[in-house]
Amino acid sequence: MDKMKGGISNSSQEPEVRKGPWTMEEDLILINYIANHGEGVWNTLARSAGLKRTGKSCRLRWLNYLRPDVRRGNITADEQLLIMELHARWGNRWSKIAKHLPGRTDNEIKNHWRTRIQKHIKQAGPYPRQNSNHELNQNEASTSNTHLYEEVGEGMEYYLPSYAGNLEAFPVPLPAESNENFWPNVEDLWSMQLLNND
DNA sequence: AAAATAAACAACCGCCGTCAG
DNA sequence: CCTGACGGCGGTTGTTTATTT
Repeated sequence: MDKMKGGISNSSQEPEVRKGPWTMEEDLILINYIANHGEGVWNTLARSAGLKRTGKSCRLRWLNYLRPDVRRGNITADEQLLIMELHARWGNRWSKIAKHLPGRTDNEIKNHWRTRIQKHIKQAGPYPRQNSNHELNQNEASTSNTHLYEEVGEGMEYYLPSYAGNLEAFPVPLPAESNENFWPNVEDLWSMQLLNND
């Protein structure tokens, strides 16, 4: 069933820490443990729960996927708009941006940005359909100048890149969310955990 | 229909600030 | 006061899935 590549099964020692994709079993353990004990103190939690994972790994898994309030499914048009606006203000402050998108995680937003948005800004520039041909003057949207924002401080709007005014020109993926084939849904995991109380 | 390529996604890594001992 | 553990963050990489040739 699982074909995990590399890493684990090895000659002499079984690994004391697991890496790579989480299995359903591990998810269940984590969910169950947190349901009964709460979150926090991740390293301890990982040990107590019997997971062969680092605390960091557990935390990441929980925050990004298992937490009951994470929202899966495609980013909506509204969400994408908001991401673009906030990114225009704050740059790659993903966690900060994520705070304004309920149920979305910094990781997801970051991924979405890099895979779906950034390339359009780079290749098409701010005016994919309009005619005026002034080019994007390196306005930003590149990951390298993050520090520019820092000098300005938190709430200040440092710049508004030209694409911000052309949001409707960007292809927005899907209006709704299609959330079908996500193996056992987190929902399922949650219902499963009800069977396991300790 | 299969192989190649690209895109999307999940997770890890290293750095850094904070706080307890 | 110094040191180390911890957690949060952003960048990056590895793997899976979709699309194109």
